[in-house]
Amino acid sequence: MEPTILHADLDAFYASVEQLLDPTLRNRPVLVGEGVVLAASYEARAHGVRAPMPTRDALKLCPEAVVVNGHFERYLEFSEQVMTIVEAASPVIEQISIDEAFIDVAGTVHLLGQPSEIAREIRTRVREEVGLPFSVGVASTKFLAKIASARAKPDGLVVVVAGSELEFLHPLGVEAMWGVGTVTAGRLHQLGICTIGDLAQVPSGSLSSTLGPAAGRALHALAWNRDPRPVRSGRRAGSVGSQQALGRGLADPDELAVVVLGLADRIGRRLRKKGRSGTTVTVRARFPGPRVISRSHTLPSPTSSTAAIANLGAVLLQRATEGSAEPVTLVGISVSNLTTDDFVQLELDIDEGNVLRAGSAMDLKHRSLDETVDVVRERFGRDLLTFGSKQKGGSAPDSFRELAERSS
DNA sequence: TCTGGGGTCCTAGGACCC
DNA sequence: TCTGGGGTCCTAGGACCC
Repeated sequence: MEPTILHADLDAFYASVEQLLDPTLRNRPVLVGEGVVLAASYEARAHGVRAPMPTRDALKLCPEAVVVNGHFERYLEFSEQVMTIVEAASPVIEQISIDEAFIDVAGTVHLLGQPSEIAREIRTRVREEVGLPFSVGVASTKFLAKIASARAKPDGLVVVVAGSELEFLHPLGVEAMWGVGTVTAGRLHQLGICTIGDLAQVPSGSLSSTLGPAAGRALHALAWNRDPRPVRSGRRAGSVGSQQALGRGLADPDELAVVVLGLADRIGRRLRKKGRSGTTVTVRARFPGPRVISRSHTLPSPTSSTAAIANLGAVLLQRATEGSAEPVTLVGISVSNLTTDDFVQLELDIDEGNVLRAGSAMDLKHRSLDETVDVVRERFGRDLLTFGSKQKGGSAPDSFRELAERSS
């Protein structure tokens, strides 16, 4: 029986799309990104170019490279085409970024054949129908499938068969592990731990003292390919944010206010398009150094309003920058604690729990609050999320809490 | 001499409640 | 009145991933 978890990953995705769209770029080194390399084609990687690297450094390594600015909307279109093909293999899919996804084919092997056959079929279809190179790893855990797909690149397939997992895993450097970056790798090296096999020999307790309890336990388990995380379909983003680098930096409050408004507008649009709202607004400011300061605030009820995000963002940015004479080199805003807007928002006049006037032309007069909730549910198939009582000063937040308790 | 924009997850202290 | 434990939420910071 073959393992059933696939990790599928488009190779040098942005650069491959550019080569597909413009045939004159094929077989040539291509860099996507004018300031920083977001993606480098394999022809460019052969010269040592890696993402993310300042584009001018990349051009020193590879002067003949063609630099293009990204076409992000096209990337999304290609991503969707590929994911549609992948969905034919199994409904259990977890897309983790624009160019990669986990697929559990345990439920479809009886229809479609062995996992390695399914992986070959997906690769062939993506190659023929979309025209992009695609690598797939097949293994018994998400962790190992991800490492396998990295070993499969470019444009390959690696299956880690049952029983050979540790043989495959232990000779690899700790940097190959998902979750080990430069800082953690540096700490491990100081402990004399270089390979995943070395890591496996260290008791998890002594890892925890340097890396923290969660990271220590997780790394030790992963070194033995113990990874219970299932492939989870239908996961939704937990936050929506936007950020902007400001070159040498801005100090003028008016100019910063313009940046904040632009970011809030982008976030507000995206939230509303997704039909989502959030309660926590976080502002991040970077200073030369690089020093990063964040300030956040949680609202009593969720919002997707550009104005609300911008106003709160401006206050938080001021708090983040006060007492600092340095210019701000990056501003980021994000909205988290997201909820889905599958609710009806109504303004009602309420007196002692009875509705005196409804904010829309609905027949809600003289009903109790509980009845109102039922009527709204019946008519819209959704819950009443917020309401205000004008007579009592209209404190929607308090009412919201009360109603949230009732309807849950 | 840091250089992008989009995210996730973990930690740790404090407030607050039971 | 004092002491303790457990749980949740908020805030700030940091590491990591593509």
